[in-house]
Amino acid sequence: MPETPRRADRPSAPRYGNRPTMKDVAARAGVGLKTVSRVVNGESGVTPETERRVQEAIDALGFRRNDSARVLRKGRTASVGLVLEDLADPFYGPLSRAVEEVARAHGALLINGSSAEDPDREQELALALCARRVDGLVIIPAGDDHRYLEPEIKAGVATVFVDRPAGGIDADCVLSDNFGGARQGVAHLVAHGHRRIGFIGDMPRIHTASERLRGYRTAMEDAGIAVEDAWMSLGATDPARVRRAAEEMLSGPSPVTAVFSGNNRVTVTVIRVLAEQSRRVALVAFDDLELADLLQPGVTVVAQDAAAIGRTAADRLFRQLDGALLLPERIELPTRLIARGSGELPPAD
Amino acid sequence: MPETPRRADRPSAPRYGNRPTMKDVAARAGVGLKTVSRVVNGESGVTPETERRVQEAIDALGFRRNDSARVLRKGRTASVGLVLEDLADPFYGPLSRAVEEVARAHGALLINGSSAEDPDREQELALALCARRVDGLVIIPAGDDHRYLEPEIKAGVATVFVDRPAGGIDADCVLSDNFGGARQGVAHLVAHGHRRIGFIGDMPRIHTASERLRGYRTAMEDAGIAVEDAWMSLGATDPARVRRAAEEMLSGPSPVTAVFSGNNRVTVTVIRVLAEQSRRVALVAFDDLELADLLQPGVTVVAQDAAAIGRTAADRLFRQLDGALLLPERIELPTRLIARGSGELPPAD
DNA sequence: CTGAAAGCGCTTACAG
DNA sequence: CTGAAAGCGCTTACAG
Repeated sequence: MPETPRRADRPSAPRYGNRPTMKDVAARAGVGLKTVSRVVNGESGVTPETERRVQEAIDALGFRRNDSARVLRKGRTASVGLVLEDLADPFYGPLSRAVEEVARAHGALLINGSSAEDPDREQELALALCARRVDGLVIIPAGDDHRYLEPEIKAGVATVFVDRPAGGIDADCVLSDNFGGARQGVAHLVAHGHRRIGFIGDMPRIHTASERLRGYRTAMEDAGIAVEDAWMSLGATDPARVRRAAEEMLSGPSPVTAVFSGNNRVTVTVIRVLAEQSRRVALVAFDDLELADLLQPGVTVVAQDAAAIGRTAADRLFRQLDGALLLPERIELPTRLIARGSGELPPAD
Repeated sequence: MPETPRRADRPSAPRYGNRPTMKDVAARAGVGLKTVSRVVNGESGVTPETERRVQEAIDALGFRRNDSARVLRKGRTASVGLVLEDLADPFYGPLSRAVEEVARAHGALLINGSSAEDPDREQELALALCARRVDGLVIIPAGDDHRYLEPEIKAGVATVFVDRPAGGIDADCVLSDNFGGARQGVAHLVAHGHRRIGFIGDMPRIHTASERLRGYRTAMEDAGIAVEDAWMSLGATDPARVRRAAEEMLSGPSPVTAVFSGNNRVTVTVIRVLAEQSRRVALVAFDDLELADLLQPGVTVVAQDAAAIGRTAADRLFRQLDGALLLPERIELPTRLIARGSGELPPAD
């Protein structure tokens, strides 16, 4: 029975949707496969004349080396993964860009993924990236159990955690001084005469949220102020929740005269609520905002340097990959208090 | 001569840095390679007992399928590339996230890259992504010649341009109505009594910049106003350049009474400069800003929906990949004028 | 239900 | 200076 002719019967013709390979180039140039490989990779040991012929075939065929195949053979993929919470959050843009730049300097591409603050999705993403055999992984954890990564790390995947430490495993992490920054910010409010100070933060299971709350508590304790439960609110950072929280601590029998906002998502809503109040309420916010200095009053913030965090994490990742067998380390980056007016308002009563 | 023993001599043991393969799993479970493949991919036709043995071997070895190898065989990589200007720019975060979400719905990962507004880097990035054999490419062009992509597109790489059209090739693109938006914004200023209106935009070779300038010119013409050269300034969006441009058109013999800002990078600097002026200068800005409504006065903007743009582009990309052989199309998304105060200020003279 | 062989497109280790 | 063979870790197309 005669075979049905297939498109594959024309092995050296570039078929639509099927890309030319080194084999096609070799056939057209009348040379061996290895010679094509030499030209494509700029290796020495090819006559100028041979090189010209190969190059001609490459151009005519529109050949581009398939890096997937290359990678399969070489072992390293020259790509790193970044799992973060939400690329649309202004904190992660600069962080991601910084990681990208370091990766680029090392010839690597960056695969981004958003966990949407969902631990399952974080795991799914991180493991999908491992299946793609990224050389390394920068993770902003959503979950608090990362033992699922143990086989991957043992297999050689470089890993650095950012913004929050890993759970259940020993790994590098790069953090801001959340505790110290919050403590300093709250102390700043105390220094300006406040005693009833509110704290609105993210969900308590998130490391940064709990650390910043701890900073708040410590600063209050330092000042000898007994904190009332009604002054603290942790939870989701959606506008509705934050608005409710702010309005509650601003009303009632002992309303706060100042608010410490736990992160940039919270801050945008708190600013809106404070603008609606009849009396002036002081504000210090964790995380800087682009137009914070142009508001009236300017927003006093405890700023983190997202780009520096990303850069530090990526540097560390490539140090791991370069074989500097470093012990896992916890790197804490300082925050910076920037006084702009809102944090220097005196108590309204 | 006896061979030197190598680590590879223990083929079924998971070596550090060398990951276990299906072959290792097969050996350990005492089954064939194809059976492992069946279990890993959840295919039918495996006895529960066999499946259990294979699963045990997988867990014991810490096996994870190498998707690079899989991809090489299957043809599609289930990944798409996104080349944008700068991930740290607040316009691109939501756009990128939207592309990611659509990709995720189609089971694909997203590789991000920043061109830094450099045409050479755009090309380098786009071609590197093609070498990785991404299935599709979303590109926010930095350059204006994209013929370098012709072989890739012919070879089947789906391609959608965003924010600016492709140059030299016929390809899908998704744009905002830059001309119409700018025209409407400037007309808004005219309607509030302004005649000397300045325009500060990005470099003229950038499509959005020239289109918005055209919208400005048309609105002025519509109003019968002769535009003076000194009222228009196009160039890099760094603060120093924008500040100089703004200060120049605000001084001199016929200073402008209103400014139309060409994009979000320009706007942040213009707001700063205007805040320093002794007289009130009206402002309408292309692109929304997070705290724009909280400034005093609120900033009137012509808003684009970055997420909708990203979503539309990604949808189109996957429609191409799904084989809907569509003709290249130019999709224009409407903008929205949001009046907040700064655009409704009357002329100061 | 199960598996051996061939092949995806490259690179590596050799040999000429 | 050049190239044939083997192999990276999977899947495909068959055969039993």
